[in-house]
Amino acid sequence: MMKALVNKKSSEQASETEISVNHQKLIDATIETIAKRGLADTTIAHVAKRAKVSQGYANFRFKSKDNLLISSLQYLSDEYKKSWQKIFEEKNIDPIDRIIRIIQNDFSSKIANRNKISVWIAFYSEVKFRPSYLAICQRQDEIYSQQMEKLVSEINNITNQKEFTPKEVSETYHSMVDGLWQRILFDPKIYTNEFCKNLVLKYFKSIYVNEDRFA
Amino acid sequence: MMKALVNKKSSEQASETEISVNHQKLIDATIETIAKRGLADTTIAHVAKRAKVSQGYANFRFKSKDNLLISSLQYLSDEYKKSWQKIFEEKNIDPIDRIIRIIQNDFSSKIANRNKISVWIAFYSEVKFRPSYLAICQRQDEIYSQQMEKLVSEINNITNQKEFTPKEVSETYHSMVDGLWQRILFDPKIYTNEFCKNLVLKYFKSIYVNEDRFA
DNA sequence: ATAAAAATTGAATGATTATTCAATACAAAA
DNA sequence: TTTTGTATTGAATAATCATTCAATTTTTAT
Repeated sequence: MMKALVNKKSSEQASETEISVNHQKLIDATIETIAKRGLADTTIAHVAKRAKVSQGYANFRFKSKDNLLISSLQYLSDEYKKSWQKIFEEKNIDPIDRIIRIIQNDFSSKIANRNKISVWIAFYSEVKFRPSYLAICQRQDEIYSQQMEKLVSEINNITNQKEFTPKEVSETYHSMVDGLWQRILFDPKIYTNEFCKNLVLKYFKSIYVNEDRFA
Repeated sequence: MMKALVNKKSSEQASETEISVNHQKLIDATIETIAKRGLADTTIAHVAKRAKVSQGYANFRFKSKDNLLISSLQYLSDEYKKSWQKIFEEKNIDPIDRIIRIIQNDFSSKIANRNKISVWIAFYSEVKFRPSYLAICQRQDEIYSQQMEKLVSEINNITNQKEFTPKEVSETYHSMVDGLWQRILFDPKIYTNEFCKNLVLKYFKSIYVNEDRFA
């Protein structure tokens, strides 16, 4: 069978940043398997089958199951990061519009869907016992929080809001997002993405009373 | 060795509500083991050793590992429920004082500590794949939410607050609590119980602007 | 004290699963 | 085409673990 490398124009151009098709197929299959069966029931055999490679290959390619799981979490983290980085990097956009874009992103169906959330929570649940999981999650949180605080700070200036510090608003938002994601898992009938997004908007409305865009 | 039944005054008084010492010892050991090692690494052997009974007995007593885990989650759920039920049942207490008591309870060290939280999240992470876990979690949420909404409704009346519905406030609070518990796991240095409690109080301050008890 | 019943043990069993690796298929180079 | 190196397979291995159960200890009833 032929399983070629992608990006490989010629053998000399091979580099450590090069990713094989199978590499990505296995990461995708891992995330899908965790979403469908749960982390506890995710075996190399299931993942390999879903990725349509042999069980031995999956292990060979990632050296260990542990490593495959870490790579999958890293991928998920990068994917999420890209989606909000893009919004933070947009030019000529009003801070309030920007934060609304951030909220929309956090509750978009691409980000806040039951499959993705169940995978996140699966990893979260092991964070206390796996330093490598913790490191990935913490690194992500740190940058996100930093950017959020800066953004809230701008909004506070514009609106002349002094009662609530950027840190407070940012942390409250962040915890609401995490909490609401969790509840989407429990009861997606009630916690639709619309419902969650509006709840968050309403929170901002309570802080920035005169700003109609949060209504 | 003697392993006696507790509450057993005489053999005739035996009833299905009777709980043996070993039953509780095993549930405690299960929760401790999940807290110390994570759900993925919690084996009957570990639990039995911690409870100081034989491995065979642990299985015999609960019929299966699955059943032991479900019983442990139920116990955790009951324990939490008792702590807030007590507050909801207190008489002659002002609604605002009552909700402050609820907040204090949710971030008391007995409830919001890393061990308990890691166990909750371990179960949460499997909720999508285990209907029995889901049922326990949902049942708890339902009653809690119901009581919270009623309480917020009273507060809204007293304070003449019309902008935010009881459901909105209650859901926002609930998601904040879930989210903050999660973050206590990630970074207990930053997310101390005090910090979390104050963040929530500040949220209520943003809703009930003139109420100084939330300050 | 003795017998019967119940509780508890611990070793054996069988199932599951990550990991290894010799064998094979394939691609690139000559 | 032949050779050489790399990718991939799939079956074997070894470890882990829930579950079972015959044997033993402890409790209860007589």
